[in-house]
Amino acid sequence: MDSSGNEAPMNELRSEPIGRTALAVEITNRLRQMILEGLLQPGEKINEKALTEQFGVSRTPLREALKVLAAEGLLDLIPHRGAVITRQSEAELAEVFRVLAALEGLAGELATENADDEALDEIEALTRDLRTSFDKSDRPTYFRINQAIHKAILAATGSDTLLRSHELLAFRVQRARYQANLTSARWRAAVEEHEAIAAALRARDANRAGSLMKMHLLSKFAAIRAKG
Amino acid sequence: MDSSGNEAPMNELRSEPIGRTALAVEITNRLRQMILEGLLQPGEKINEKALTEQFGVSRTPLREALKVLAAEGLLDLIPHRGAVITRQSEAELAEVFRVLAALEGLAGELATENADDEALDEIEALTRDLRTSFDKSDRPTYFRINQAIHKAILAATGSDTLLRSHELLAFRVQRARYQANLTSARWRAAVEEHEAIAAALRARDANRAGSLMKMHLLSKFAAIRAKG
DNA sequence: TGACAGAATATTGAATGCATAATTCAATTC
DNA sequence: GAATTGAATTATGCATTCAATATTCTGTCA
Repeated sequence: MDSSGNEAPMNELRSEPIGRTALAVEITNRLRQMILEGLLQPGEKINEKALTEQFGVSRTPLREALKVLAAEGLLDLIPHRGAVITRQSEAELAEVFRVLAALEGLAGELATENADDEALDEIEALTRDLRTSFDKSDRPTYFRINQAIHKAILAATGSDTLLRSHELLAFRVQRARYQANLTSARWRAAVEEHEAIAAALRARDANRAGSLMKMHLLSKFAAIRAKG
Repeated sequence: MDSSGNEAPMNELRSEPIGRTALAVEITNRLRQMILEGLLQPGEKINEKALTEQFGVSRTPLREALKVLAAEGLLDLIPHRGAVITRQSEAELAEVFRVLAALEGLAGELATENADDEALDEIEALTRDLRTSFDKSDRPTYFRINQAIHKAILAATGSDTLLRSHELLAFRVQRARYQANLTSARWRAAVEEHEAIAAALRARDANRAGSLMKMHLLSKFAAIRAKG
């Protein structure tokens, strides 16, 4: 600790040690989770007082959290009226998916450029797990692994900017995705698409990886839409 | 509740009538503008007290504004240390441009699908104005029209989601773009690219419009990078 | 002189209080 | 009985206050 008299490296963005994250941040995360899980329904009005009592905090950090979530597009802040969980029309959902597809396409390209071999190994391993969960018809596990793969590919791009942009939109469709149950045919297709993506990444074929990922997402949307 | 008596149309997201925008929103906009214009330099620490005095408001709405700008990625909030204008490395700038290019590509595609003829008329008119400002070497006007064209194309896509995602990233590169002065050669090329884009839109050639827009942005970045 | 410890100061985080706008609801009128 | 008005209630916007953490300053000691 004492050697080397130079200025200590001083990580500038350290997250707080333990259990001492700012209240506003904590509230933001919990509220976001509640929205994503559907505990707070679209169109529902948020009562500040009720939430402060539920969380055991004052209105100040809660209101800061609301501002953040509004910036993320998860709720609307109406002057002197309060916060309302954004409701998404079919058309808006289509918009989000279209943009998301473009971002996933880019993710495919960037991942082929920037992923190191270990990252590809992990993606392939996850893809195999995905196949296994499909074979077992284990939907919850499939869902979890599916998310993990997408996350791994995003991470493999090395682009924090892309990760963040993607995340913001992914939040908004996650609610819709929760309720959508795949048909068996679509499910099988999805697994095969994932395997093709993993292969394209391994082959470092940027165009192919990109277009496969883009199409994968659009197919996903088509499947959801079919359910109405 | 729903179909009975004539439920009044009730615009739900009307912007406030006159001069009654929330303080926090006002502050958010002014701060964002200050950051974009370089009045607040990257790496600079924000002193809450100083700003409250400058704006003549209390810390509460200011802090709410900071939360929003942090969510937008324009500044970092460090626990117990305050807000710092994000500084962008060359690498991060490259990341943003890459994502932005993908979004502009999508914008080109969607605009060919969704733009009505009047929108195309306006884009063409702006493109002619752009040429004029180039002929006159009127950089400020060129800049303004350039922005207007991009905005018009984004608007023509009809996708609010795309507009917003684009805007968020555009904010972040705007600072860098401010200082970059085009070379004459690059300037001429940019005008020609714009004319090609307008033509592709008119021809309703989605692929062409998309790839032209994507490449236009990447060229722009290459030009900025060349300046280093 | 330089490094360290501890006090003094400044700054941020969160809670409370106050003013104003919105909503509710009962009384009044047609 | 329905619609309307206005008082009472509630909720939101903002300022202020209190508490906790970080930074600066100062004096001491090696």
